[in-house]
Amino acid sequence: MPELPEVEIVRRGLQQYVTGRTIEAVRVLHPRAVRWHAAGADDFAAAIAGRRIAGARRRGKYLWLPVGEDALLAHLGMSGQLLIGDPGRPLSAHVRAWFTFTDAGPDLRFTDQRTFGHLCFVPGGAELPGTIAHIAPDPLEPAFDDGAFAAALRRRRSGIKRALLDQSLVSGIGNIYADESLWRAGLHWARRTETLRPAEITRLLRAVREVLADALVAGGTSFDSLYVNVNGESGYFSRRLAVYGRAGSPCPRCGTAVRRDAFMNRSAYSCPRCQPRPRHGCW
DNA sequence: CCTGCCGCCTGCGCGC
DNA sequence: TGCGCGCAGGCGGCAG
Repeated sequence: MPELPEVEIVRRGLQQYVTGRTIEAVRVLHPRAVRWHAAGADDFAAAIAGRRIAGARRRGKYLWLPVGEDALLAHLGMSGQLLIGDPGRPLSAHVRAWFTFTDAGPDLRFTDQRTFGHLCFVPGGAELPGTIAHIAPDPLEPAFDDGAFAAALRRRRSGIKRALLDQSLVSGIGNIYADESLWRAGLHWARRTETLRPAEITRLLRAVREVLADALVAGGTSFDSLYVNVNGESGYFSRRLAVYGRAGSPCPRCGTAVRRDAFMNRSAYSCPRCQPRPRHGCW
């Protein structure tokens, strides 16, 4: 469940259900799930067994469970789920790693259809795993520096949507929330970053924060059963999307038909009237 | 350095 | 009905 609101919902679920519990064992059911762990699946399992989970933390779309000084790091990729449930329930086809606990209570299953997600063990990573040190703070946390972000944007020479998706610049935003934020701010996805005026950047940051916060309150965005919390439940924000996935439908602000453009082998949705295309591709 | 493009995967819905 | 294609909430690595 890719973007910040969905990952944060999962983090809260983990915090509630696994904090203070001790992992008995992890069974790695697909080697790709631990491909970042250079020493292999057996070594990963040995490092995790017997460790007590101190909580659940997040940076951008990455999650980690501190265990002593170390961390169990997770990324959900495009289709990953972390599901808590009765250990006796059937093992579904896409479970990639299966954690059981010493208290014999609810287990934890990393489930991932497309296997873009992964888990790894990071020694000394409890505070912030070194492997994700390049990920910027997200716009909802106090550590996010608006001024530094604005300066970085104006130094950069690319389209604004590309920049919003760059997790080393600002984290937590993916394809859905980039489009929704740009729509709220009235900015076209191809607008050049170096031409953005300070007031436009301020407007964009406000839009990003509103969209992420609203989605969080709604429990995240789900179009299907792939994007669920640790109990397998879907959020409701898809009902409130203004442009994402709504090509041909009326813009909620002006009624103009939403358009879809090809963008980075994917899509960019926008309102042709509220978000006019920059002239000469640069303004 | 920086920016943009490609590949990694599975499954679904669509048109032929 | 079957098959191929395009598409899907992501990221790292690499070429230019």
